Formats: sequence, C-alpha cells, structure tokens
Amino acid sequence: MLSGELSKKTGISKDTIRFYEKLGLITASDRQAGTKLYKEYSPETIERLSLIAQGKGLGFTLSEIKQLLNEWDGGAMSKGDQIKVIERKIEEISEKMQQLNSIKTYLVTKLSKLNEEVFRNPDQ
Amino acid sequence: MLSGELSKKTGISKDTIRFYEKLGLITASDRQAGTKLYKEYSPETIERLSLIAQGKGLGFTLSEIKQLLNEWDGGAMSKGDQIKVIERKIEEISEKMQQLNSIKTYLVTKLSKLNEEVFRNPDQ
DNA sequence: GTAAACTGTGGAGTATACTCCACAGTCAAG
DNA sequence: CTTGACTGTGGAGTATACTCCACAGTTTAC
Repeated sequence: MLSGELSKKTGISKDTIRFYEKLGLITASDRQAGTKLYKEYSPETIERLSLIAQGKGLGFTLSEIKQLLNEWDGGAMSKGDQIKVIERKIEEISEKMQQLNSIKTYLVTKLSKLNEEVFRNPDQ
Repeated sequence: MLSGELSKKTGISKDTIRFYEKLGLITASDRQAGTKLYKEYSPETIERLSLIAQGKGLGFTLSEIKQLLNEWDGGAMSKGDQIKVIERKIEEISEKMQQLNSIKTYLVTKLSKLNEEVFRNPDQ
C-alpha cells in the first residue's frame, strides 16, 4: 500500500505519514520504480496509525507513543525490564483515568445543578 | 500573591504563568507601585493552574481547557447551552476513559503473558 | 502516446506551548 | 541609603507536531 491509499484509509495526511516515518513511528519497505523509490506500507500500519492518533488524544507525546509502540513489539529489552516498563505504563494510564474521572464527577455535579435550576425556572 | 509565590506554590514557571495570563486562562488584579504595575493573583489561581496542568496531561489543548474553565465559571451562555456543552464534555471524557481502558486491557494482557513466560523460564 | 493523477523529496512555513534574556523599576534587610 | 532579591515587559528563541509548496519522476485512463 502506498502513502495515498494509507492516507485515505486513515484520514491522516500523506505529509503527516511521512513525518511519522521520519520519526520512526512507522516503517515502510522501499520499492524501486525507474529512478524513483516508492514506499510500501504494510496493512498493519493502519492499526498503528490509529493507535498513534489515540495516544495523541490521550495526551501522550509522539516520542512517548514511539516508546509504547516499541515495547509492544518487544524491543531489545529483557523480559524483566519489559515487565517493569509495562507496569509503569499501566500505572500512568490508571492515573490518567482517575484524573478524568474526577473531572467527570465535577462536570456531572455541575450538570445536575444546572438541570435542577432549569427545571425550577425553565425560561433561560 | 505575586507571580513568584504562585510559581513556587505550583511549580509552574513565572513565564508560563504570564503566558497563561495573556491567553486568558488565569486573571490577576493590577496593583500600582510607583510607575510599575504588580499583579496580584488570588489563591484560587493555584487550583486553576493545577486543573490546567491536569487537562494538559489528558490531551486537552490550552484553548479547550480555557473553554472548560470558563464553562465552569458559567460564562455568558444560557443555561440550556451550558448544559449542552457540559454534556458534550462528559461524553468526550467518557470516550477518553474508554480508550485508556482498552489500552490498559491490552497492556495487562501483555503483562500477564510476560509474567507467565518468566515464571516458566526465570533466567531472562 | 499523452494528459491527468499519483508519488517521494527537500525545504520553508505555521500553530501551539512554552522558555530565555536583558532591562528598569520596586521592595526589604541591614 | 544602598545592595540584593524580586517584579513585569517586550521581544527573541526553542521544541513539537504538523502543513504547504514546487518539482521531477511514474502510473493510469483514455
């Protein structure tokens, strides 16, 4: 799959795809075409890009996402180290979830207060 | 409270504080001192700054955070509109939590697989 | 076989979120 | 009363994450 198709399938621009490739977030195999090189992306790249998008939305930086993805693929680390890193990530994610939950609780409280007010005095 | 104290209490640099003030994320009252103006921050600014830091860690941009904080303070919107906006934010936050949860599940699975492997063959 | 669509490249430009610097005025301690 | 710490300001610089552009090859459709 070339960049155009990948871009259409993920909604991520070809420039961004190239940018991610330069950073090493995704990879491609080169295919010769005359004097030019074309870049073949494997279908898994689609899932990888959607993980990147998700990670970004959750406040991870691209370099954090790169780490996460590489640990995923089990890099050069020993099993023991991999376990430690993943445990740490799980902790981080749990923290994020707690934070989101407290914001949510706050908003829900505010919401029910507003609903009550409108119920009592509907012309607002 | 002046910027230095606020900075010490929050761990956020005075430059960042000034930056946030320029963006309207926080406010200060001016106090004249000779030819100079000093900026007085209320104690609530501390909590506001910690909310900003949290929001950032959760993938919200500063302008999204600004919106969130202003809706907090009940801006110029009608109650009905406020309710709609807050409902939308709650949805967004729920989505984020679901995403985090699916990543967490993935990581937990990976972790238990790794633990099992190390249990069977500890020299890694 | 040729025009239109597609491809990778280098490099410049943009938005966001800071961060640093030098300066001049202010205040607090001795 | 002066010295040293603190303050706000304008403006420049940095890191991150894209986004845009022009160009020269390539493939596809007719």
